[in-house]
Amino acid sequence: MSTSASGRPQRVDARHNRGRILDVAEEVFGKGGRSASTEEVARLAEVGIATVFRHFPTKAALVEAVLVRRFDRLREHAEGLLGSADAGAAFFDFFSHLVADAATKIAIGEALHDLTGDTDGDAATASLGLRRAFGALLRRAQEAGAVRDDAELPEVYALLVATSRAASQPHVDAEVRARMLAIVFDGLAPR
Amino acid sequence: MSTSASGRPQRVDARHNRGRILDVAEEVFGKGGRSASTEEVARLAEVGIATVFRHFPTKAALVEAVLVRRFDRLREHAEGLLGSADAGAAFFDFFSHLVADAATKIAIGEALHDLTGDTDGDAATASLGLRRAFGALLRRAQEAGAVRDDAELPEVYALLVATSRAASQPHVDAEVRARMLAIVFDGLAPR
DNA sequence: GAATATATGGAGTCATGACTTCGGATGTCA
DNA sequence: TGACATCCGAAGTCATGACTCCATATATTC
Repeated sequence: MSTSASGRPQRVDARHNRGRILDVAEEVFGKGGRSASTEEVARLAEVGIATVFRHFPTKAALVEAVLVRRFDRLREHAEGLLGSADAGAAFFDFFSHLVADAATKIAIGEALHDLTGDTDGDAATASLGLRRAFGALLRRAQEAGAVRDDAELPEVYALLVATSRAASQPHVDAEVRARMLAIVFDGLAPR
Repeated sequence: MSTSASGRPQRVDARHNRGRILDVAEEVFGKGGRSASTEEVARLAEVGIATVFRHFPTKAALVEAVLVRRFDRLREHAEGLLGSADAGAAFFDFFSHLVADAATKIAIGEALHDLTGDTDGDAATASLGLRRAFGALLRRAQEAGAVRDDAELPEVYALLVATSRAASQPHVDAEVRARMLAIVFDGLAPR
């Protein structure tokens, strides 16, 4: 990724621009969803449109790169929590964190929604990795008696995706989001 | 609506086409979301594209007409349940019904998401009417002791929208949906 | 600091989809 | 059944946004 196909190292300005484009794209797609235009990304990154397409051959590839980075970070976060002492808190904290995160990242919610079940592409792979890590958190919380035993990953993950998307509704503020999560968490408590 | 602006009654072929276009549009936008093309609506309705635009001046107007009709039906359904004896069952049945309904109507879920909070436009008005009727169902269920008292409409409605959208995920089948709802409903039960 | 491969940006092209125009068809009413 | 307003579909126009070309600029190497 840091060297061109010919084996020679990428020029520093090129590497710098690539990172900048990724950062801006995360911001732009986070705010406007996938339908935000590539031109806006270029404008805010202060590069020409051609530069964007040189680094990412298609818009889909750019979106995918953004999602992979974000999913990987979330997965790392989840995996980090696997070592924590309180398995219940780890599970619920991560759930809350992801929902709050998605609240400002429309594209993430969209992608979680659309990609779940897909198997092709790097973003789908990263999404699956996140789902697996979340599944491990869930299992540990269940073994610790913090989450009901009869809840299985598909429905819990569906709830995670659902509440994430709901959180990006314009008028769902932090308070409503917290109360919504409180209801879901009560539903996940052991019977 | 059944007469033209000049006061003369609409020709029967025109009225017939209008209804047919609405039906097909509900199907097409339900399946593909708002981004489905007007041309496909025309093709499946077996009319020319111009006919669609004659009846609905813009694509947005067509989508709005579809949504108004659907929201109104849902609201009527909710209002009908206000008379039922079991207030708890009425609330949960309507919740389940709307989620199952949205599972096959992507545009409905999108609209519920986007319109909530809006105040302009007929679809927003219809959406608000649905929300009000749902609020009445909720209050009655709370008074009957079937739903926890501290749950307020904003978060419960957000949950309704959230689970509706989740239900339209490709791999969320009826079983997963039912288990997801079971968790939410347990969370809504009195403490 | 000169040579050269690499990177850049702005002006294109092209496809898509919303919307319009207009000659012809059809329901309606006397 | 004839006159006519209304309605129709096919072939347009136009704007948007993804993607490309090429002359210029800059990093890197010796």
